[in-house]
This record gives sequence, C-alpha cells and structure tokens, in this order.
Amino acid sequence: MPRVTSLILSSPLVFFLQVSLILATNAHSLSYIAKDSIIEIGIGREREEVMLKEESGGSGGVVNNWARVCDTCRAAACTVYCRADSAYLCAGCDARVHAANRVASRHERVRVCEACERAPAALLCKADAASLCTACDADIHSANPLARRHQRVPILPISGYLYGTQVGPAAGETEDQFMTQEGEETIGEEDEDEAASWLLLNPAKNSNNQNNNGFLFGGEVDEYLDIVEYNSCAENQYSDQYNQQHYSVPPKSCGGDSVVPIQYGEGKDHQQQQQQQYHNFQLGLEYEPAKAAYSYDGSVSQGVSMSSMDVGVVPESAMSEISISHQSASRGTIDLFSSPPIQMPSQLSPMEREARVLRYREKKKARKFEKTIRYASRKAYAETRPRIKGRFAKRTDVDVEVDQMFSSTLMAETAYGIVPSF
DNA sequence: TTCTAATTGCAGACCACAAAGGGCT
DNA sequence: AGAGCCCTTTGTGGTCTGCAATTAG
Repeated sequence: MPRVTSLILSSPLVFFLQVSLILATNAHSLSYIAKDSIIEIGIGREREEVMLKEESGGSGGVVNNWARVCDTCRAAACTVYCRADSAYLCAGCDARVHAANRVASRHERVRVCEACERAPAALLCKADAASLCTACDADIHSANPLARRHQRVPILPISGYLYGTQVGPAAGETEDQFMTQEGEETIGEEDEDEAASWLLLNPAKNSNNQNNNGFLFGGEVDEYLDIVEYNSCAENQYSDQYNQQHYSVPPKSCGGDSVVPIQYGEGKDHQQQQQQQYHNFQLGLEYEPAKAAYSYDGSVSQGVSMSSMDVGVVPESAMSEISISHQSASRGTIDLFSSPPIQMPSQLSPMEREARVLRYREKKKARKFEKTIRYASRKAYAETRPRIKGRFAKRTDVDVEVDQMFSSTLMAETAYGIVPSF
C-alpha cells in the first residue's frame, strides 16, 4: 500500500502549497483582477464607482472603476495623496499643481494604495511590489502564513517635481508614467519577445531623455544588467537602513556574489548618474535638486528579492528566461519582482497601453510557481522508491516481491491495472 | 554596549535507478 | 539508412547537514 499512500498524500499537499504560494505572491494581482471588474467583488464600493463614472461623464477616458476621483479635475483617477493639501490628485493635476512654484513642489505626497486606490499608501510590500494602505496591507498580508512573511517597508513621502523638467505634462503622458510602474513588473516573467515589445524604446530618445521618470536606459542590455545588479544590492542597503531605523533589523549583506556598489564620485559619468537616479527612484529617495529634477517614491519598484519559500522551485524552462535579467538571484529561486526597471514606450496609444496591461495581467494571473516535472515517469518512480532518511535506498528482493504482489493484486482487483496520473 | 550561546532558516548534498541520449557496430 | 547494443548522463523526492543570520541572555 505504500505506493497508494504516498500518491494520495502528496497530491493534497502539493495542491495546498501551490495555492498558498499563489495566494501569497499574487494577492495583489487578485486585487487587480477585481478592480478590473473581471471579478466583480467589493460590493460596498460599487455605488461610489458608479458615481465616478457619472461624474466623469462617461467621457471615454480610461478611469479605473475603483479609483478615487481626483479632487482637482474630477475627471481622472487619483494617483497620489498630497498631505499638505489634503487632496487626492491624479498624475496630471499633481504635476501641474506641484510644479507651479517652489513651495508647492515641497509638498509631501504619497502614492495611493494600489489595492483599494482610495487611501494613501503606507507600506511597500516588497514581495508583491505594491504600495498598500494599512487596511489593505492588513487584509492582504493576514491571508495566509506566507503572505504574512512578506517584507514591507514604510513608504517615504515624496516631494519635488515628479515629472522631470517638463512642467505640466499632458494627462496621458503622466498616466504613462504610472502605468510604467506596473509595466516594470512584466519583464521578469515575459518572454524575450514580449519583453522586447515593452522595452524597445527609441535609443536616441532614451539617451537624451531626462523625463523617463528620471531614469534612463540606454538600450544596452549589459548596462542594464549592471543596473539590476546594483539595484538589488543597494536596495537591500536601503531597506536595511530603514529597518534599522524603524524595526531594529540588523543589516544584511549584499549577497555573496560580491557585486560591489558603484561609488559615485565627482567624476561620475552620465550612465552612473542615470543608474543612481533610477536607484533613488526605486528607493523613494529624494534627489538633491541640483543633481536631479525629480524625486518620486518608487513604491511599485520591482527591485525586490523574494525568499525561496515564497516562490517555490524554478521551472527549468523558465530559468533561461529569468537568468538573463536576474543573474544575482540565488539558484532555485524566482526573483520575479526584481524585474528590470523598464519603461513602456510613451508613444503608445491608450488602446495599445490598455491592451498591453491586460496582456500583462493575464500573464501575471497565469503565473506558475510549481516545479516543472520534465519526466513524470521519473517522478512516479521516485515517489515509490524506498527511502532511508530521505535518501533513495536500494530495493531489496523483498521490496520487489511486495511491489509485484501489490501490483498483481491491484490489477486483479481492478482488472484494469494502474493508470499513471500524469 | 559587547560577547556568547541558542535558535532559526535556508541551500545544497545525498541516495537508487529508470529513462534518455550518444556512440558504435 | 535503420536497428540493436552498450555505456554514460540525467532527473526525481524526502531528509539531513552545514552555514549564516537572528535572537536571547
């Protein structure tokens, strides 16, 4: 009977682990699904959403059905909350209002919770790469033990010009910038072709563009990989620093791969500045005005490492894809959320952008965290094989006989034999 | 505040053996 | 060119082990 027992016992356990992993890592994505009305839940909010639609006049503008409406324009979904003004603002109004003068630019703002989009975000979940308000954080991260293990850091308020040197950009452009944050998550899981479709910006534009959220990518993969390496390390430094300040968590090392953070001296070149700019963007650090024209809380930054507990085992087929941009990830782990800081092409039309986001969300929903079995027959043999302290043991003649007896008995009883379950 | 011991968490090793795959006849 | 044989390599899962990080005293 050991064969049957092991098979029966293993399946529910695997199922439970898979469900737990998915819940733990995709809690945020589930909220996205709900917000997109793919699954209509959250009854208490619906009335207000209808009001939002009505207020927006059904003007064809893409307004998130769940988002709080901008207090200024009353037309777009808010993206940030200004503490000084006690106002929820959309990206466009935020740029316009806070770029108006020096005092306004110093207003501290926080990104709106990505789950409910109705309250200021208070915490950044590194595993989900999402900024959440305290209520949503409590809801999401109390769902299961794995979710509770998600590392969250308080979100620092942001100030200054968020949108580069360009004052008062068009609403669509600012929407792009926020959409980009979500698009960043894509790269870790998209295949290369799709990633390229997300990434391939005009190199010439990039090389001079100071408005790509303030961070630039010259289009060279190698350069970018360097950035990723550095980001992952430096972000840990940041979070550790923050932990030390607020949670008394001792600092961790940057990893055993000895990725030495780049020292930015007086003579730092342009690329290094770009890296540093992006890095600070991710970390939510403010830039010195003399050195950069923006600062923004990268609350949706993807430079987050996950514990192996959170992600399970890497499918081999996925390793090649992941390894390209996640060279520092430890073996056997998926660093899904430390995906590269890539920006979506700003010239995308709203329809195209929507389509890409939908495609991304579909793929995110379809993520598979379970281990991929290349040879099911080997798995079956491994599960039935005798073990001593977890190690495979030699099959004795008795074992073989018992196994044969079991097989013949079962065949006689069922008259059909054992059909593999794979 | 510093040091030491205990605890916890994690990655990797280990095992046997069927199947896969390559080389050769 | 295809078949058959032989040998090497691969992959599979549960447990243990060593190391590093963390916590407690």
